[in-house]
Amino acid sequence: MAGGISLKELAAELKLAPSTVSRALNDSYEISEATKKKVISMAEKLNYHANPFARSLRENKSKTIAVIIPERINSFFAQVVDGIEEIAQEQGYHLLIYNTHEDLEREQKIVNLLLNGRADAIAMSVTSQTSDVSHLQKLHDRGLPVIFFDRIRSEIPTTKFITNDYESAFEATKHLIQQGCKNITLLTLGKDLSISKERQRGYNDAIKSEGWELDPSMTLYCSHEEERNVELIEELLLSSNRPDGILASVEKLAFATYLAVKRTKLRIPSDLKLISFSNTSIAGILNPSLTTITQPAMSIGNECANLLIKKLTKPKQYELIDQVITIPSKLTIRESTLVE
Amino acid sequence: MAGGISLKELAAELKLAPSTVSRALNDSYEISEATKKKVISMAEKLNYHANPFARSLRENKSKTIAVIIPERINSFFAQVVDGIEEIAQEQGYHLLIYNTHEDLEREQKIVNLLLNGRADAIAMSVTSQTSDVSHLQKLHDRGLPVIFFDRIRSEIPTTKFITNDYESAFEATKHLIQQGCKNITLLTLGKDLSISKERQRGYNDAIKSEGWELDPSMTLYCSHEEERNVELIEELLLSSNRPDGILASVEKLAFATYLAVKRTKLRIPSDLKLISFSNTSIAGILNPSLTTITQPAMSIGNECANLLIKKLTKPKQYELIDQVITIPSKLTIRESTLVE
DNA sequence: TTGTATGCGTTATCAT
DNA sequence: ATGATAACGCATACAA
Repeated sequence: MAGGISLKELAAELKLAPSTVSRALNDSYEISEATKKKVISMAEKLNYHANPFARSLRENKSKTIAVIIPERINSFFAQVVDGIEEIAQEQGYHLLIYNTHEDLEREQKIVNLLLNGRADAIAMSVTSQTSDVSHLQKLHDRGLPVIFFDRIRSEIPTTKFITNDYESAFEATKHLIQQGCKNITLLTLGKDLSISKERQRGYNDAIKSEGWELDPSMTLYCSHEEERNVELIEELLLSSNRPDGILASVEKLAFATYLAVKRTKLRIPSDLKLISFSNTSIAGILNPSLTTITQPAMSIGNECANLLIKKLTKPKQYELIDQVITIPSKLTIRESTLVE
Repeated sequence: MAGGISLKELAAELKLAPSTVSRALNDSYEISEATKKKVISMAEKLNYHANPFARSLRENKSKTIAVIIPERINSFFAQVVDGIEEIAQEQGYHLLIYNTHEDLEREQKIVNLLLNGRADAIAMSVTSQTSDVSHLQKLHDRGLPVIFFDRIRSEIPTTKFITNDYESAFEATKHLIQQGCKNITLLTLGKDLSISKERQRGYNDAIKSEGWELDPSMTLYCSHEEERNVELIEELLLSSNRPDGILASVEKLAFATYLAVKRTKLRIPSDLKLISFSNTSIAGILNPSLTTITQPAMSIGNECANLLIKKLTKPKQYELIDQVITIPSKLTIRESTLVE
């Protein structure tokens, strides 16, 4: 459709062989400075742009990174994508985006699609439904560089970037305890996700470290539907054994909690203290402002892109070794956990 | 890197000619059902995936749409991208993302990059710095389908999707007036942006429709730096002629207003009523909850993708005619404009 | 219905 | 320092 001019046409215009022009444009040492100058200026004049597909076909690489995320772009994934995009653009890489919508089948389809080489590398965060990992295994077996972030699968021996979910959840729970909470509920999404497990473990250990008994009914499994979650939480808040502290393992559950609280007579933080994993920039203008554990989303994105590009550029020097790299989250205390 | 098997190898395995295999996989009418079945099953067995670059080179199309956005992915652009992604994935298209970071030079660079045919079509929202549109003109001249959304440039004769900025700003201002505001300030970003102009016009006309005098000092030009904006707004709120109503033309200026108000003794909505263009899902849990004009971001994304894909699929039937398509925004009244 | 040959636009190998 | 030629993997015009 676009149809600029080709290398051959440019060469004809210059009365040079295509190979010479190619070398000149690629700044080969075999070409004289004089012709290089001529070629480059003519290329600019005629607005020549190398056909990326011919080049990709020839060189067997695309200068493209694919990012697969599991849900609608929320503040966390938006920041990760921004972080990846920043580095990619800087390094002349292109960015493909795919959304699995928490659907394993879509994830498999997309992963299979990428097996054809459209992208040189992949950064992904898996679906909460991802039980079977054979599609991911295949990706890795084929030698396509893959990195996981946030929602990782340890079965695949590659580098993964996460935040310190365990420690953060531990710290968050301890913070609630320090602020006087005696009865803390964890709001979480699933049991399968790596991050859920780690956050649950952090919560569990914090409770146990007080010598308290761990009550399984104090972990509330929520869904992906907001209204349903609000109902669940409201029910929880109206129950006889209602919590005086809540740790929301993802942002949207904190928002659901605000909505649920609105439906009751309870007040944050006097009746209920709330802390949440969250990347929203407006935690500070919620009322009361929300104490958060902020994941270093932008940094995670940056690191993913940096490592992948290094691996692509210098495959011998950089290996995607099987390790989990942890970038710490940051606890920001605000009004929602204040002692009044 | 990835290196699956090629068509030729697949053909060899099947003891068929590559062309036959190609046709079978493309479901050509010339091929018998029997061989089609054989070919397809073998292709699956050997995990054959057509090389996208060879195909793109041959067919001169990439099944790829590029999206260019001007800033970090915020709730509006996230929703637009989600909307585009949804349709693209459904139709087997790939999505490239580029961020110009409000920088004209980057915009030019990216646009020039896309001149080489890497994407079949482009959906974009321009930079607030975009004064010179020659790079956009070139894109269009080359016949590359381009659509603008939200931040459009009317100089380029193509289809643009926006929301009813003028009417919404008018309605929003009228709403403030109905709620008793006598002194309304418009917070805006620039004077160059299409959307800013329209929203300003809507505000102006609403003020004038009351028979009031239009006071230029009641329009506050903000920056892209949050802290600076908070200071500007705080100053405004402490001035002798402070407003009793604010219309924020973009979300982040509403957030800045919340922060500025926090620093004063004023209260929303009793001392100051606030309404904002915004796509945040949490307008309802701000305190007080925020009256918003919600842009149909997801729909805008859907429409962009749909039209582009139609144009690509049936170029004769669908033209990107020079028109502006308006999808209305929705006013949702919440506490921040309540009469107490 | 299937096979053969060509070309898409590059880059790399081998000449000159 | 430059030119001729082949090859990347695919789809298609042409041949059988």
